[in-house]
Amino acid sequence: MPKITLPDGSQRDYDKPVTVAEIAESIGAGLARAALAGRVDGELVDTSFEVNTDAEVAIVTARDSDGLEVLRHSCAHLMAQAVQRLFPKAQVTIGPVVEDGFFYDFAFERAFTPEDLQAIEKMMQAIVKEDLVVQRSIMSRDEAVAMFKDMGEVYKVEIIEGIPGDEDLSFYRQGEFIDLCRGPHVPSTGKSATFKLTSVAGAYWRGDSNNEMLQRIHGTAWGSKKDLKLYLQRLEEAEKRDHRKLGKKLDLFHFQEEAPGMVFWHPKGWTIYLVIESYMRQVQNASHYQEIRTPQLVDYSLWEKSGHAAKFADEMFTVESDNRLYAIKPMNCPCHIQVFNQGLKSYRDLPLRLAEFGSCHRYEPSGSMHGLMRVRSFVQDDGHIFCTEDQIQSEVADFMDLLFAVYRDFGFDDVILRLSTRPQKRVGSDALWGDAEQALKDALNATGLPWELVPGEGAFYGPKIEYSLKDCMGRIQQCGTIQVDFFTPGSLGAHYIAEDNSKKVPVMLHRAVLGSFERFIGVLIEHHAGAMPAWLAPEQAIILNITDKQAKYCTQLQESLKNKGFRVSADLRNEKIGFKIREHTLQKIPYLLVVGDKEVESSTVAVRKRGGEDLGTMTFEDFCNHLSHDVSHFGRGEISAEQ
RNA sequence: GCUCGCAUAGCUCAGGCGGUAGAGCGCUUCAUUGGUAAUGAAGAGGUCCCCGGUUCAACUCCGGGUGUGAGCACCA
Repeated sequence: MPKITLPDGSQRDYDKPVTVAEIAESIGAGLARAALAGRVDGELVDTSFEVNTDAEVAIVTARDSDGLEVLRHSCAHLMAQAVQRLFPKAQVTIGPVVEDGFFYDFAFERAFTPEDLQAIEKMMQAIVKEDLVVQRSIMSRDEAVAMFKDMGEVYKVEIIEGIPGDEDLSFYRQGEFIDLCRGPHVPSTGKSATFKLTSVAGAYWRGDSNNEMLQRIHGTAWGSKKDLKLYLQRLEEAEKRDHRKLGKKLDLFHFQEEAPGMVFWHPKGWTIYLVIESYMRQVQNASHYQEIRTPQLVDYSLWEKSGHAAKFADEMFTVESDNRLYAIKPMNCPCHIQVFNQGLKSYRDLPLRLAEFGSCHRYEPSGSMHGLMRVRSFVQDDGHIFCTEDQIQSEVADFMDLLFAVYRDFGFDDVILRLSTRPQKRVGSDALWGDAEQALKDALNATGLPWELVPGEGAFYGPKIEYSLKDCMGRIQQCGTIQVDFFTPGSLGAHYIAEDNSKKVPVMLHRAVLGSFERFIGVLIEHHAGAMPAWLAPEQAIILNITDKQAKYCTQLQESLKNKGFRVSADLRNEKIGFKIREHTLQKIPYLLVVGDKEVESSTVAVRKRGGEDLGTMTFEDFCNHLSHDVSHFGRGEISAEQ
C-alpha cells in the first residue's frame, strides 16, 4: 500500500494504488482543479499516472515552471487539433515547447494567413470549452506506423520510422486528435485557457535547408491572464528598445539600399563608436598588446593558402584589378600572420600579442541581416596571440580577466560561457585537440562560473570559448570569443626558433572581447534603451537658455566645458524651456543645464538629470566634478531604468 | 539563400473596389522672450521603391527586381 511523501515532508497512506489526480483530490479540491501533472520520485508524469509503491509525489500546477511547460506542450497539441479541424489536409509534424511558448510545424498546400490564425485561435477556444479528456496510450512501433500511414500523415510516419528498435511509443488522444508524444500532458483541454498565437513563418523540415519548407505557427501560453499580459508588455518594451528604431530616433546611424548590411554612422553614433574604440585601445595597451593595421584587399591566393577560400569562398567579396583577384578581407588573422612572419622570431618573443581594429567584409546571406547585429561590413576588436602550447592556458586566463573587466565597465555582469569542442571535420592530431580542450576547460573552471559544453561546434582549426552577454531584457548576445588555432600559422609559414634551436610553428589564439563594434553598439543601445551612461553618451550635457538674454553666458559655458573634454552642446533656440526639456529628454541626454538670469548672476547652472531628477544649482566647478565622477564610473553596476 | 508579409512627405503612418494623394510631428517665415516633458499663426514639402505588362488612364491590378520585417537555414 503506497505511502506518499509530499514536498512539505508530510506523508499520507493510501490503501490501494492511487493516481496523481486522486492524491491531489485527497489534499484539496482547489489543488485537484489546478493539477496539470505530477512529479513522482523526480519524474514528470500525467495526473492519470498510478502510484502503487511508496513515493515522493508533488502536484504540478501552472505556478511552477514544469507545469508551465506541460501547459505549453498541451497548447501545441490543442493548436494542431484546431488546425486539422479547420484544414483537414494540413499534416502535423512536430510541436515543441520553446521559451515563453510553443510552436507547431505543419505541411499545408497554401500559406496560413493572419485571418487563418484568428480562426485557429477561435477553434482552440472552442476545444477548450469542450474540455476533452486527454488520454495516454501505448502502441507498438508497427501499429503506430500503420495508423499514421492510414491517416496520410507522412511526416509522423517518418518520425516514427526514425525511432530505433521495437520500443513501445506513447500517444496522446483528445477527441478525434491523436499525436505521438512523450508527454506528460494536461488532463483535459479545458486546462489550457490563456494563450495567444503570435506569428506564422516558414521553417525547414528537420531544420535542414535541403528539405521542403513547412509552416511554423508560434504561440505563447501562460498560467494566468495576468502573466500573458505581462509577457505581451515585455514584447512591447523590447520593441521600444529596438536599436534600429532608436538609431533613427537618436540620429545615430542609418542604412540604405545602395549599401545593404553596411552602416552609415552619423556624428552621434560615431561618437559612441570612437569612445569605445579609444577605451579598448587603452585596455589593450595596458595588457601588452601591440596595435597594428593591415590591408583591406589581399590577393586571393593568401586566402587559398589559409584555408578560408575553400570553406568560405561564397561569403567573400572579391575585387579584380590589373588581372589580379583580391579578396576584401573577411577576417584579420592571415594578415596578422604576415606581420608575425617579418623577421625571424625567437621563443623569447612569445607570447606576441597583435591587435587590430580590423575592418572586415563578409557576404552574409540576405535573410540573416539584422540592423547592427548582423552586417556585411564590420570592425572587430581583433587580436591574435602567438604563443607556445605551454602558454595557452595562462594566455587564456589573462584574456578572460581582461574580458570580464571590460564587460563590467560596460555594465554587463551576467556572462554566459560556452566551450565548443572538436568538430567532425578538423585538422590536427587528437592529442593536440585534447590538450587544447583541456587548457580551455581549466581556464573556464578557474573562473568558478558555470559553463556549457557544446560538443562538435569548434572551428575546423581548434576549440573555442564563446562569451555571451545577458542584457537587461534577458536576451543573450554572443560577443567575445577565444579560439585556439593549430593550423593557420603553419599553413601560412609562421615559425619561431625554439630553445633547442629547432624551428617550431607557434599556436595562435584568435580573440575578441566586443566582437564587432556594430553588434556591440547595437547591444548597448538595447540594453540601455538608448539612454547611454555618461561616459558613452554622444552628448553628455546640453545647455538650455530661458531667453536670449543668457545666450552669451551659455556659449561661454559650453566652451569651458568642451575645453574640459566634455561633450556638450547648447540649445539657444527661441523656444519655451518646457519644450526644450522635453525634446532633449527624449534625446536621452544625461544632463540638462538650465540657465536663466538667476544662474547668470550667480555664475551657476541648474542641473536636471534626464530621468527628471533635479540636482539643484551648482557652480561650473561643481558640475565638472559631478560629470567627471559619473564618467569615471563607466557603466558599472548600472541598471538602466531610465527611459 | 528559403517561406510569408511590407515599401506613400525628413519621421510615424492614413488612404482609395484604376481617374497622379492626406494627417500628426518636423522644416521655413512671422508673432511671442516664456523658469523644468509640446506657445500661436501662416507657408513650403511627394517620380506613392525600381523595371516591365494590362488599360483610354496604374501609386492602386499582374510579372520581375531591389530593399526591409518575422521565422528558418547560415555565421571563419
